[in-house]
Amino acid sequence: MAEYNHQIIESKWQEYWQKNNSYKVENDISMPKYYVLDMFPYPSGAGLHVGHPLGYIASDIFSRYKRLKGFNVLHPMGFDAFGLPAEQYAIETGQHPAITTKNNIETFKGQLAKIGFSFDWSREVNTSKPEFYKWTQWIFMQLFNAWFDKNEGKAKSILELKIIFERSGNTNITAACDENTPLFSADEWKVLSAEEQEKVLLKYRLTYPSGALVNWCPALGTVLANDEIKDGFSERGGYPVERKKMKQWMMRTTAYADRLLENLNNIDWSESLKEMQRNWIGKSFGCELDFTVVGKSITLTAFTTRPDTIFGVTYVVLAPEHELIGELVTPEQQELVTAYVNTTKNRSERDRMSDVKTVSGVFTGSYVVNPLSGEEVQLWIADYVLAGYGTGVVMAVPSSDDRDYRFAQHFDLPIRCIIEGTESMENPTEKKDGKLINSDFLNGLYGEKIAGKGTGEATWAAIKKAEELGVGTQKVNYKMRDAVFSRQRYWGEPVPVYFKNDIPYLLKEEDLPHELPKIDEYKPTETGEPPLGRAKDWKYEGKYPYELTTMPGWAGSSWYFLRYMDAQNDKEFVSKEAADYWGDVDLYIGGTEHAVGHLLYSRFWNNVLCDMGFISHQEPFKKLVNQGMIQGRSNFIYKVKTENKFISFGKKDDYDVTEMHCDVNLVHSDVLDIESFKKWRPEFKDADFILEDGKYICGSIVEKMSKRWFNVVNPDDVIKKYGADTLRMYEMFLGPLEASKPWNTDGIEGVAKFLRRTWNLFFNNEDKFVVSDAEPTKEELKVLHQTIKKVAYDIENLSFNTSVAAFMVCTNELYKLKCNKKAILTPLLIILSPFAPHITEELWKQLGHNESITKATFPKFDEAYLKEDSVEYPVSVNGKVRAKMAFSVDAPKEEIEAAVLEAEVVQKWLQGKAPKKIIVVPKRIVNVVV
RNA sequence: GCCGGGAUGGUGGAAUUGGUAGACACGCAAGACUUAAAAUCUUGUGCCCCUUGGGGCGUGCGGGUUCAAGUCCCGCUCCUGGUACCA
Repeated sequence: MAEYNHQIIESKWQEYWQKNNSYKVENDISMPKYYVLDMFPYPSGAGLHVGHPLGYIASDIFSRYKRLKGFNVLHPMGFDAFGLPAEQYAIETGQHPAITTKNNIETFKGQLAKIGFSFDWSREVNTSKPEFYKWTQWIFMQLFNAWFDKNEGKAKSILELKIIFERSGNTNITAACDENTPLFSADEWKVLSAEEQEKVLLKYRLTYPSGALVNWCPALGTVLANDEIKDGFSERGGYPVERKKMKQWMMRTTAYADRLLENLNNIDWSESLKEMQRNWIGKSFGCELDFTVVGKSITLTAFTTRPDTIFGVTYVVLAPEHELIGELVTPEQQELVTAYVNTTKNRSERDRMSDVKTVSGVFTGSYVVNPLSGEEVQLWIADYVLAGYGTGVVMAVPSSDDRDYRFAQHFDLPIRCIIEGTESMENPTEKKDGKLINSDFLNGLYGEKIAGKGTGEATWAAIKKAEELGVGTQKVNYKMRDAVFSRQRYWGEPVPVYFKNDIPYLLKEEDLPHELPKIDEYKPTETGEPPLGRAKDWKYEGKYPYELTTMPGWAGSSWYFLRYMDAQNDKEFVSKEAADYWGDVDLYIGGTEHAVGHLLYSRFWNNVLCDMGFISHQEPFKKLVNQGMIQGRSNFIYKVKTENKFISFGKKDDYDVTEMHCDVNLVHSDVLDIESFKKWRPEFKDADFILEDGKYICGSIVEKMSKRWFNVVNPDDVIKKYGADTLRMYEMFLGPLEASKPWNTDGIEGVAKFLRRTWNLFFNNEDKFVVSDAEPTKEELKVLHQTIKKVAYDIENLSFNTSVAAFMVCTNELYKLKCNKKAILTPLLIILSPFAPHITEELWKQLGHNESITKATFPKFDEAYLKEDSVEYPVSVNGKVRAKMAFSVDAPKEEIEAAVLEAEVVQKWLQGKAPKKIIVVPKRIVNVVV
């Protein structure tokens, strides 16, 4: 019997595709390009579960569709292979992470192959291979050799900067650089020694070493970026993180803050994702104001977004970490302050965060002068002021800021209302904008945040005055900090740098790749150096020490998408021609977990590489779609506490039971397969069951897919039972790509049935492959063209669930019409092939085609077939449909109106009266208004 | 707290952007085939009233605009994602 046997078909075509390199892509500039990219996976030991391929299936369908539409489609896959799990495993077992990684990649590739993806494996990348990380190191060198010219808003070569320094010092440039860079003239520059010059240049380079405060995770033995920390714990592993001052490589991401923000307006990403990046960059406009300390020659500069509220300032607050605290505390307050600062220091990041409602602080004993009013106010220390944002000094306006208000109330500090109408209010901070009062020269002006909808007239007036008096300057502030680029780990790209007299120098380009040395153990050294400190005979020219940290996980992933364009090139990271041809990624599909990390850093690198002329697009990802998470659906069984007896869901309340997770693979539609269950664990072999309606019903819950909850579904099992084509279509049919949904196989039979029907369209009752050469009827052509139209429209809009539905309608129609005509089935197979490549390839072959269906052309849709002779109009009276009447397609409006008025049903509702209005809408509706 | 996204049958979800709500699928029910079951096929399936013909009500809740509202406007409720002493 010629039954649809997915196992035979799928292995046959997978082999064929591999043998014939069916999906190899050339950089063929004569063809229009289309670049479809998936976020490449970290090859974990656990392999794929059904959630992983969701985005890959979508991108694969889209790629196959674009190919049929005549595009040269780049659709590559690779592995983000540096990472913690392989290293942790190495620490425990001594096995080199490269081996673990290689094995895991094998598993992944095997699983991916079974789903029938059209990846061009000849372009595979692996970030942990020297051939790849050679170029990651090379890009690091370009960053080291670049500085950012703020005037022109772009990165330039450091050689150019040297020439400028020699000619005119640094007084005429505006560059992104270390805040404490002093001004110098050309003469002053020239007298500096080469080493001193190097030190100055480090303040300008786009990557530089710094002794900044970092997030140190003792358990992992490494530093972490802000986005690798959640609530004071490491994202991986959940270990506590503390602040520590360490020498680190940094990326001068802040130089690009404005560009990264601005460019968001030009790319097609979801609003929520752009918003996350905007918040992360956190641009705010305001000014810095100088508060001089009474009796001391110290000036404290505070950043504020509301300089218009300056006359409401009743005290000033310092962060507990502020450097000048020592000089600012009066002797009588010393003890209290020391105690307070120590308590804050000992509080973990997490405590400080979970405890935002508690007000704490201490008076320094000093007073500062309000620069615009001349008033003397108290200077306090409080941990609600963060050292890392702004200047670490806040001018407190308790009448219009909630935290300042709480603080002032708690410590009984004065509160002065400066917004009209707030004097009589219980809590003046409830009205933050309005006409200013008690504010000297600002009285009567409208006070508001300048980023708001108004003009910010009061803000501008206050800034102007402060600038005139020389006590303040307009200032833009960012939340975003420069990114920490060092990790004290082994399994990452070595930084291609050596040190001479503590000054970093790049290795020579020809020494790349700067390979990871062999080491005996993957742990830090006894002296606390990173694992690379264990490497023997690893010194630059036998003299100078190498940098011992490695690059973070996001280094390789910040540019891998460029490597795919020219993956085999051993002369360049990507040739200019390949980069120009493939340009940017047209469609990028991946999870939302990389919203700020990977997606921000890759934008940064890409922008820099563009400025330096290596590539031609500032932004790497034109359109980005976040696929939803596939959650697990766990099942529960209910065991009687004292017996080996299980109670069905509906009866469990009558017994004293314990809820237990049960392997979802033993449950179908919440009904437990008791025989399989007994075999699951030896202790259940003789268990008793209390059933309902003869079945054991399980409870269920939606939660993360995890081995722990026995709710992991392996795609291999689904493929074995139903086939890859069914899995592909079912994952798409489950719902919109962007929605999160629980995995649930309840509906998979429907999709499987659909593919069997498709198969059966080509086989007659005797199971013989039969297609007819007869001319298709009008009706059949209509079904076909409806499907072409709908499916093409839906794929373009990434609405895969509705396109699957369109196929089902089509197949059902053709089935009813008993249509086996070649003229209909041939185009149908082509439009179906992106979804179900194996079965369509097989049937295509049966139809007698020599070339693979992937080389076919997507059929053209012809509106003419959809035109109808007559149109059925619903006729409604006062909005309610009362009748349906058919008219010829080109019937004039008047004719329709007249016929409707004569119709009995309508007359009944009109009761002889004339209608007020008749509306005939071309979209097929007639509404009579009484 | 702030910023996104959302709420439609027993279930997952459609609705060409203001034009016959519930496509498609699951589930359920009835029937055909079968000794029986599975598979397959056919039919029905938003809720309520009615013997039928038919009628009424329906897209989280309350208002509004419109000949016409799931869709637009105003005011709530609940869910979900992100984010947070950011001055």
